[in-house]
Amino acid sequence: MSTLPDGSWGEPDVLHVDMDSFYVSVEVLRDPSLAGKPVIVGGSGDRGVVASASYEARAFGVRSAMPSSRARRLCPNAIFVHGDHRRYGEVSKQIHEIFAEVTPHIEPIALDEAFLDVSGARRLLGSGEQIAWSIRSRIENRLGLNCSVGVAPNKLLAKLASEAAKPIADVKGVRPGRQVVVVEADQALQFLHAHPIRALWGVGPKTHDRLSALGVQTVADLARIPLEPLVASVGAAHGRHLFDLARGYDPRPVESHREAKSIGHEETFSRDIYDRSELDRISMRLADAVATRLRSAGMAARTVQLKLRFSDFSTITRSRSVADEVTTANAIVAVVRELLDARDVSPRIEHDGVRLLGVSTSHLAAPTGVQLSLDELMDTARADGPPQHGWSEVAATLDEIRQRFGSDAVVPGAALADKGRRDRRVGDELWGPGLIRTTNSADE
DNA sequence: TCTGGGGTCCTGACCCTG
DNA sequence: TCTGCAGGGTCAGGACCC
Repeated sequence: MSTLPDGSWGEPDVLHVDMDSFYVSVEVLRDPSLAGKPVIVGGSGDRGVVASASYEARAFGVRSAMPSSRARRLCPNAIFVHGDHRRYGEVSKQIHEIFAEVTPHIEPIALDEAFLDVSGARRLLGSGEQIAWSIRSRIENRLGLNCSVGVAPNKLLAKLASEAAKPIADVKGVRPGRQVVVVEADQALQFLHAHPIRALWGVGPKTHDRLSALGVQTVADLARIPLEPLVASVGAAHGRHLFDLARGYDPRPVESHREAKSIGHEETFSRDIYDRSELDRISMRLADAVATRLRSAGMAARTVQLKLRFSDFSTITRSRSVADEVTTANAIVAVVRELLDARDVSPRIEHDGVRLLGVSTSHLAAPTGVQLSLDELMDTARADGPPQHGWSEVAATLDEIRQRFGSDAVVPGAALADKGRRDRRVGDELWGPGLIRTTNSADE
């Protein structure tokens, strides 16, 4: 890492590798007839969003996170493809294996991008730029995928550099990008200050509006603003952070090992739900998925959070920390039901209707001991009959069965009663409900 | 224009404790 | 016993990221 303690820059040895329209590119590998066409991976239903768009679709103005309905209006000929998150995960793993040939210092940001610290590899493999071209050609030759790479003295600049390396898609069509962009220390400020503030990590729509009110449009404008008005406008931590970024100061290291702080699932429904019992069944299915992930990560949680989005899109969260750590669906769903029963929540379900329900766990740590849920306490209290099994034990057995026969082999009884969703797995519809499946070989 | 899903981090309010 | 204060934990919500 080459941001020096005094804030100046050293060698460009931080790489930001960003795959070009990753999900779409993986789909094209699977079905080459999609090549060169406007392809959108994402939810095709009324409530879906775009996860990834080919550059041919982007030329029509389609962007990631855009509502699918709008994408379809902008690009009526677009081919919608139901994404396969598992497949993208497998390809991502192969990409990371290529990264690992170069450096052990890899910080994954998403399936399709990562930061690499190559400062230790320079003597063996050459300059940051040479390493960037080498990684790029390895990924292209072995996996048939393209990526853009930014090379700079720190993460902020490397991220902006990879963006500058991307292909360009606009009304004039699609043009190839520079593929690798290097930002040397002596050009860093000039490069940085030419960007709009929206390009900075941490400046979203709200912060943009607040900074605009201060007359700030570019990073150069931001660098002229003293710390105090910045803090007054966007808050202490955020203000300080932006103050530093505007000067190109980014001491964040490339972090190879980051522990998850929360694990959760949420689901948007194709129609609003007013029926509490239906929400109970969905909660059970989500809690089961969350608990399975918790256990496979070897974690237990101390806080359970419920998230509800109502038909008017207003969103509330309610959480509860519990004395005993939770690892099972039953323990999680017990807390979720308490939260759903709350006086300020329950009436809104029937009155407003629920568009989204989420179940999440946090305050994660390695399990400290055997967890006894209420059911288990009752089990152990039963004096007659054969010995009863606790839910922890049941959960462990479920995990084993699922590992051997697949995640659908066993589902909670409550989830089975979840009519219309029996064949639906948590995580299947990451980009919204009501997908139209296309003729995709892997989907058959 | 009508907004997914899985996350992280920050802030402010509130409560408890010393 | 009461009051003020500081610090920490919890909770809810907002903003942001990909």
